[in-house]
Amino acid sequence: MNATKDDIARMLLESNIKPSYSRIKVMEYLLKNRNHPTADEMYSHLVKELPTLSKTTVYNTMDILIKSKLAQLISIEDHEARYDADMAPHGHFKCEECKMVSDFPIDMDIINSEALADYLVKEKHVYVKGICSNCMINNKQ
Amino acid sequence: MNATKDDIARMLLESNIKPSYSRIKVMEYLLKNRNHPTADEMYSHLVKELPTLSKTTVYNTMDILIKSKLAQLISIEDHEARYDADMAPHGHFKCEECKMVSDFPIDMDIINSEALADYLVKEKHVYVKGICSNCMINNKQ
DNA sequence: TTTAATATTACAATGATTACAAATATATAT
DNA sequence: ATATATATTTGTAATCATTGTAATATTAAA
Repeated sequence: MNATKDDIARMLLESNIKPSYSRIKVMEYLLKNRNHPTADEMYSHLVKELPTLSKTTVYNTMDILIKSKLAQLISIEDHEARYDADMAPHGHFKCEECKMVSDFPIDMDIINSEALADYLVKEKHVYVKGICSNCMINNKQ
Repeated sequence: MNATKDDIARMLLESNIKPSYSRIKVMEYLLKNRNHPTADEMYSHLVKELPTLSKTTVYNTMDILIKSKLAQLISIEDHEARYDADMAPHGHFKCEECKMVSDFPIDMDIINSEALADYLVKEKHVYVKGICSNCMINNKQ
């Protein structure tokens, strides 16, 4: 769970990605922050300790990580791409109140319609919108 | 299935939406074109017979329809909001090749994790990405 | 028909993302 | 170690979808 920079460099190399400093930092951020950050959130945090970082590099790096299946893109709302380094199957819940995106376990095998029989299925995504328990309690006051 | 303008006007009125000409045309388009159009696609087609239409009106109308549960927003890719007048539960498949979005049947009740027990669930979405059967055949040439 | 309320329009503003070319860094061969 | 080639990063500008706003038009009510 607590990957060192060396672990991350090895991880990238295994996917034939050159482990540059920026790429390691971006991947490290994504591994440590499981809150499905946007590109902008990643950039804002990382630029503090890596002042030369550009947002383009964040986007470039995420594209590379996604192509190599080291991360996934989650699209719940238009105009808000979020990233997730957890590649194990799971669903996403977005709270309409506090905007937080959380994970929940789900068996993706149940998503299997006969209508898709002749299709090549590459990715399955499940997302749920609503109000999280925290916000439910706060609303009642 | 083939709703007349009057049917649509009645439909809107039942949801307390004033059935203006633009709103009827937008709803009519969405009911007739089940291919999950973007706001831009709707605008481009409708402006031909309704030259004064503005894109803002399409967005405004869609916001109203969604709030009244007469349509839903589907978000598969970032930067591409699509709309669907089919409110019955179903999943969406997007072909990475031809970009077409199609429906497939799915029982949404299976999406029900204990982790969501204390949450207020308002919407459940399932989407799948891959290659459709048509494109699979074409690719083999 | 006049008035008031609501809807629509046109245009500007925003914000996320992408394109691109220059600059920098890294790796390879000599 | 130096020169060369290659890959990476950067900064800026361009693009594109969406939203905000104020003026105008339409509709509904009196």
